[in-house]
Amino acid sequence: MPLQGLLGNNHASKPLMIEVRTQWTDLVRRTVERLMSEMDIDAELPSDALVAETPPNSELGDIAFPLFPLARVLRRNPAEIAERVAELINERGEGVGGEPGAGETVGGQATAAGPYLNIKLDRPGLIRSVLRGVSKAGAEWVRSTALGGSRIMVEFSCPNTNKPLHLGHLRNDALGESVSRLLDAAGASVRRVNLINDRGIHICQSMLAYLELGEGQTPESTGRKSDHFVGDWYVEFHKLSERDPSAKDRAADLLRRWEQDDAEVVELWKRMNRWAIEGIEQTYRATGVRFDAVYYESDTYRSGRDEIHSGLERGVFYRDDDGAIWVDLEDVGLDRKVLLRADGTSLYVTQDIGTAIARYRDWPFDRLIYVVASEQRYHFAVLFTVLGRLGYEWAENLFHLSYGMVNLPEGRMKSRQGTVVDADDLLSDLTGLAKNEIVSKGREAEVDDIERTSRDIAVGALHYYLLSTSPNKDMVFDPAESISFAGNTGPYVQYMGARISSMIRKSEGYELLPTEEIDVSLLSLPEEWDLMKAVADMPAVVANAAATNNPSIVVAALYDLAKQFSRYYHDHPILTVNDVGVRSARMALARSVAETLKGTLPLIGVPFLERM
RNA sequence: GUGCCCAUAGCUCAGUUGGAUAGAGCGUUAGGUUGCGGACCUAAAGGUCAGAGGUUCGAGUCCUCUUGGGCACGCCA
Repeated sequence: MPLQGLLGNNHASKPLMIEVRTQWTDLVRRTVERLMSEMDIDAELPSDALVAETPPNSELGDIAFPLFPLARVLRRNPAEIAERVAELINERGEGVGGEPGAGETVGGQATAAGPYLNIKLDRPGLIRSVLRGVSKAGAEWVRSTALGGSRIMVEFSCPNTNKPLHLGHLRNDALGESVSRLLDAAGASVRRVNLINDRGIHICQSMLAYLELGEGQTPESTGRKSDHFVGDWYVEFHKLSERDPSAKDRAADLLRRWEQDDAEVVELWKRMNRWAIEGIEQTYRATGVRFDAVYYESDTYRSGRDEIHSGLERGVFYRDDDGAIWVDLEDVGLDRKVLLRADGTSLYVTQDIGTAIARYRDWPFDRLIYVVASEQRYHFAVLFTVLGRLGYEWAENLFHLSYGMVNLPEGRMKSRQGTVVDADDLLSDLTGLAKNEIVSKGREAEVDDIERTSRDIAVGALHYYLLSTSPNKDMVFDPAESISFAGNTGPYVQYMGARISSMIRKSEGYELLPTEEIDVSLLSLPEEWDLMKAVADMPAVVANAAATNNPSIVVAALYDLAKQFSRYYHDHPILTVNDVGVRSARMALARSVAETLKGTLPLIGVPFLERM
């Protein structure tokens, strides 16, 4: 995955369709105001009176303004208003003037359709503008400056070092990585941060089992992936403590020795953590997840304490009889919370307070997004409120991107019942299925690296599936459905990219006109217009998804684009059409679709494939 | 008990800041392709948008209540 953010942004502008809509909205507003003054109506036009919508189909137009809200202000039937406004716009030939292209806008014609004022954009104008933009920027076409360089930190993943990643982490990682890439594509400056949960009693439990039963085995000696190796000992601990309840005490003893920096315990802890983290990092590499900074809880767990003490001195908190420090949040409906134990040791919130402050110091942000499961809503409500009361103004820029649980068709995953779906197992199953698919289609010779291609398809299928549901909703993960590569799936969209890539490779054998000689008026079919609009709109879709932290919008738009193209090239020849002018224009359209897919698929963690 | 989230086709999900006839995929049924890769394309059937009120010119979308489901409410993380 190229780090697009580092390649510079030679396509630095607002998304085209946002500009077009804004300018048309302004024109319609000015025209309505003119109409009002002609009618001697002295009233203010409410700012939300005009909203640009999309008509149900392109025959009606490309931008729609429902005029119902104007009826009251103008005391006229909205259909009459629509007629009159359309006339005024057309007779002046205002059409939001200017030469289309290069960040300029696109003209058009107004029509009244009942109470709706519809705008039919100048098709050759928009098409020319899009083709020019894509040929200049390539896949970077979908990038924009919509978020104007704001500094956004994204925290996600946050694994434990006592077990490997499972399906729930995969949703978290997919969301965190996708949101980061979307923000970057929309012009923000993004810093991805991870927080490794590498301390606590659960970590010591796997250590104890290994210590007592491990007999010096290692991941290397057993051939086990290193995070799974550690996870196995965590499972062993639970078996052990069932037959020997005192094992829990011995694990607690390990924790005490760890906190006292007992050299032997720390040594073991370091070794097992290294195994766990190395294994988890392998999974990150396989799924394309990466971080700019990694924080370790073992480093940060003490850092919140000073803040709590200083808050206590300032009277923000209070001390209980037994010495524990509390915050009273009942006035905002959040109850009372302990922030520091009586023995002075840190809690989860304590260290999150310290971590947030450290992060702001390390990299002052305009916004910090925590990608964490919805179970922790309460925790983050408390965290943000406490930071605000400590006087940190940036506390209001903290945002919990809360996502729903991943369930199986049978219900919730339960570790005790062994129904937890392991991330590596799932990936390798999917990869195997993708490989079978390639072999069964006899395409082994066509793809340069079958292992890599199979994995890219598997990762694509998985991420597409996980991101197609809105983040805040719980979702059902049906393994049988996720392995399907047909219909509304990642591989389907990848396939469209591969098909066009194949066409582009073959185009060398055909005569094609240079870009500047292409006659865009030859792209006159309705489906060509809809395709070009889908391409034109993608930067705005990306910007919108970034602004709302919702990759599922992009998933839907990609599927729509792929499906439209699939239908189009099924019904119409592109490379094989006889007329060189038509052929060139259609190939330019196909290329613009390919570049759009190439630029957008990675934003939802789906690799773009030239061949599959 | 209190608070938060969710409820759309048989199943899994979309549904633009409230706007024109509620859409996909899977599954079911019936079809298509002398072509640039069939991981394809077309069509049919399938809906009381959980229920009841309300706001509005207009509600799947906003408000209230009810029902059903999930989560949280630890000196765990």
